[in-house]
Amino acid sequence: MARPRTALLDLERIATAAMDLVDETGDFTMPALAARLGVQTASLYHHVDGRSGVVELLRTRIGSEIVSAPRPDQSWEPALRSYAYSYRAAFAAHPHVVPMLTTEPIRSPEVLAGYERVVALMEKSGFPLPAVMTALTALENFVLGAALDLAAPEVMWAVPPGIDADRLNAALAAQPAEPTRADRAFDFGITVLLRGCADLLAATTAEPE
Amino acid sequence: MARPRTALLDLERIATAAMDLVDETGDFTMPALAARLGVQTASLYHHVDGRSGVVELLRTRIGSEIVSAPRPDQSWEPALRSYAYSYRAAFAAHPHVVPMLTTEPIRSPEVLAGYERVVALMEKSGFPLPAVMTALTALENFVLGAALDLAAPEVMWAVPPGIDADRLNAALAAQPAEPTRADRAFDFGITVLLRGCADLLAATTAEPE
DNA sequence: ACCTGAACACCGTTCAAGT
DNA sequence: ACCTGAACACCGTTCAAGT
Repeated sequence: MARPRTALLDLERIATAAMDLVDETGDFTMPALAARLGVQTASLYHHVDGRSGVVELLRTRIGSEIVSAPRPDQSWEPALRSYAYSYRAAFAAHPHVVPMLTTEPIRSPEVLAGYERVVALMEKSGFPLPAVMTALTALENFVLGAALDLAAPEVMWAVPPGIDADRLNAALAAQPAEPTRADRAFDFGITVLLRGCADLLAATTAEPE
Repeated sequence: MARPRTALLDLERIATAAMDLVDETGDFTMPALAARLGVQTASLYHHVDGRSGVVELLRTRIGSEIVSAPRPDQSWEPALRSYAYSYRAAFAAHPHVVPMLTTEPIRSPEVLAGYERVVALMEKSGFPLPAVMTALTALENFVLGAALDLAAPEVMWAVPPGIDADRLNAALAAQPAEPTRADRAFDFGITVLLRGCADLLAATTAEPE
């Protein structure tokens, strides 16, 4: 049963199984992943560089689900906005993966291509080049932080008993059920950050003329 | 040598050792933590609820380093701003701890007290109560995302060779060395988010009158 | 090249034994 | 109550053996 004619494993299948496992159980181990693929644990090491290699597969898999594709005729604002929303949607579909991806950014070809187009759009619109990375980084940081909020249970925002937090409790109680606190915060943050970018653009195009 | 008259361990010492270990090596294991404290691994379990208990110690330790203390005479804006900056400063001092704290928010008494005062200030200034949590959540998400950016090496933002990302590379090259990309993004994000809060306040106070 | 079975180091956790 | 030593289950990784 060693070395079948057609390989039992490939990166595609490993990535899918790992993603399913994390979605279902919140984490993965190499043995559990192998079991799900009907294979010995050691077999995984013929395809992937250990556990971190599997995490890397998850990273690129999530990256490939970020479908932004800003058309070149689009203006920077809706392009950036839809990019941020699709970014978060990809994370939202797999909340438990997000904490595994926080140490390194997603730098798959698709994501980089998306950035490339966004940068080109911003540049063409008149954004000063040194400011572009500042704005993009702020956006990316916010999206990541907001995505992490999705994984946290809502109950976590409850004030533990015995602590005197009168006004905080009132603010918590005043929240509407729909849309979610996380969703409202995301909408607010994106809107405000994009407005900040627009202000920055307006300030620079007004100055030199 | 079992059960010395004065206890060898206490939560304070465990927390400090764990923090030092993470700061130096980027992670911690129960055996390594015990070794640093000159104690058997099993001894830790008399004080702390396993590994996750140690993480909890790190969480509250970081929380206690968030010195915001907005004075009641302060207005909401500088209060929120200094809160966000001290939040990030606490994270920045221990970059490797941040990824361990992403699954649950910091809810230590000091942090909650800080939130309580901030909420009270915002309420007094006229913020609609249902909007308070939205704004605070957006701020918190951004701060967390920005803190994670501190742990990532700067090189990570380099475009891998073989990928055609002309404009992105130009934007990367156009960045000033100082202040850091992470620092600039944080300043930009906080400024813009606070301005968003101010706009929100202005809109609501203008409406009903 | 790809899968298996066995092996190893290491980690988190438990628990009886000691004071 | 608090520390030790020993033990256990489990995980990540390696490697020779097989096709």
